[in-house]
Amino acid sequence: IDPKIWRACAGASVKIPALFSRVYYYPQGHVEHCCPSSSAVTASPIACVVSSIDLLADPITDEVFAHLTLHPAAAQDQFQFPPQSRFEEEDESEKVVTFAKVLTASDANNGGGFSVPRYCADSVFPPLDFQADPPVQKLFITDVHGGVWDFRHIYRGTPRRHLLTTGWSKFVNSKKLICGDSVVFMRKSVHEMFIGVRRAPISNKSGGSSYYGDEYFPGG
Amino acid sequence: IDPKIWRACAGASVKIPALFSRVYYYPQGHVEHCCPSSSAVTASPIACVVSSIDLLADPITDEVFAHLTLHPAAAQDQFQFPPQSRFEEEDESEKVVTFAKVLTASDANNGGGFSVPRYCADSVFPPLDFQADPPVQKLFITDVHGGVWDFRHIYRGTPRRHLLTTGWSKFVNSKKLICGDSVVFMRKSVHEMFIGVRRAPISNKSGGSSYYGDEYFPGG
DNA sequence: TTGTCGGCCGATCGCCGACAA
DNA sequence: TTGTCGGCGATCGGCCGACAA
Repeated sequence: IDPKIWRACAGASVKIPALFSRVYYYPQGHVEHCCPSSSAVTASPIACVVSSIDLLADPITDEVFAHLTLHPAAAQDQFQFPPQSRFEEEDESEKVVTFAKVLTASDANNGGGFSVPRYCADSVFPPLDFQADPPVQKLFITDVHGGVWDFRHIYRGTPRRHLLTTGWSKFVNSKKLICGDSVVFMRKSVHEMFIGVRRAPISNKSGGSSYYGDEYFPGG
Repeated sequence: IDPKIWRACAGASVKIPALFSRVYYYPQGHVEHCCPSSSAVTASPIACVVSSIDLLADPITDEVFAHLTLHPAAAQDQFQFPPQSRFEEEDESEKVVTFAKVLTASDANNGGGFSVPRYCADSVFPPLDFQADPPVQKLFITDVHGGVWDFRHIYRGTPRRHLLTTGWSKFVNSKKLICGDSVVFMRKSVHEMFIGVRRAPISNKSGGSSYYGDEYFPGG
């Protein structure tokens, strides 16, 4: 997966260590994650070096995740840093414009439509021809596996609003999205669009509304 | 799985060796099965004894298969036959009445119905009340995993014929049955019914019609 | 006896503007 | 600006007898 697309799918709050950086591995956390019911096992954190990073996506759920390989390394150990080893974060050559939205009940359940927040339509989607009545276009958007989805993007209603209609329902059903999950729209270059998903945290009955970076959570 | 149900699903042409019987294992056949493209590897057949037999069904496809454990045994080896070790074939206490039909295009594709051959309705299904108009009943039938399916069985049309209507389409879609696959109806005791499936041999464009045991192949 | 077809009716899908938060 | 709703037209699923092989 393109690292920029991976990062956009993961969201701004997800940080992964740089390649060849030093980290501590906490066996305790690992054990608790695997078998939370087991009795307390105390173990010391282990100093490690990140020797490889793979940015991947689950073939079923589309969720992105990182696979890190850690090697134990005592603090005084010498370690060879290959040149250009830093995980390239900041080449400004080609910015990825991103917008994420948590699906409402209407987005996920009803009539097969998706309400497109204005910022997303203005900044991520290609511009519509507003002379047309109604303004409408087809969007061809690539998912994390390289699959292409097409959506009908229309600007209609009174008052006017942006919607995805035809194609949206198929996407929701195929990805098994439910209310509370998120979709991430990305534009990498002119007319290169990508779509990712994030699953809702289990049983998170959220209320309220807030922004976090490019994220938008509707509801109050 | 009940051995009788397993046998009925497998069909009369499927023979498996008795428990603790002597068989020959042909490594050559195994190799060819696993990697048909590999160059010829010649190996001698190995005298074996069947030390265990498991009758199983694939959790996805519903197809039944047998899992045999073989132990090498030279011809002169003594071998202990436990009493009652023969795979019980012929206890006549409770016969399983069986009928298998290869699905036609109409059974698999159209309008959600299944044409029930007369013999199947007469001998396998519970009798209808022919005073009613039209004669109709609900059938609750168990698959190889213990799942229960209900079908509407009706006797209607001119001329009269037996059909499965409501519930049939759901079954076909759930089991992903296509034209050429088979269904097997079984009645074990009064009102204990079972249903199994057999997948069509790959790319077998069959024509003609024939009987084989309780099997019925429509088509001329 | 039973495989296929067209008719037809009801359920569902999904696009729409109205309206209000 | 945008989430939800009711309306409603198009499509689809699926039950039916007609008919013929």
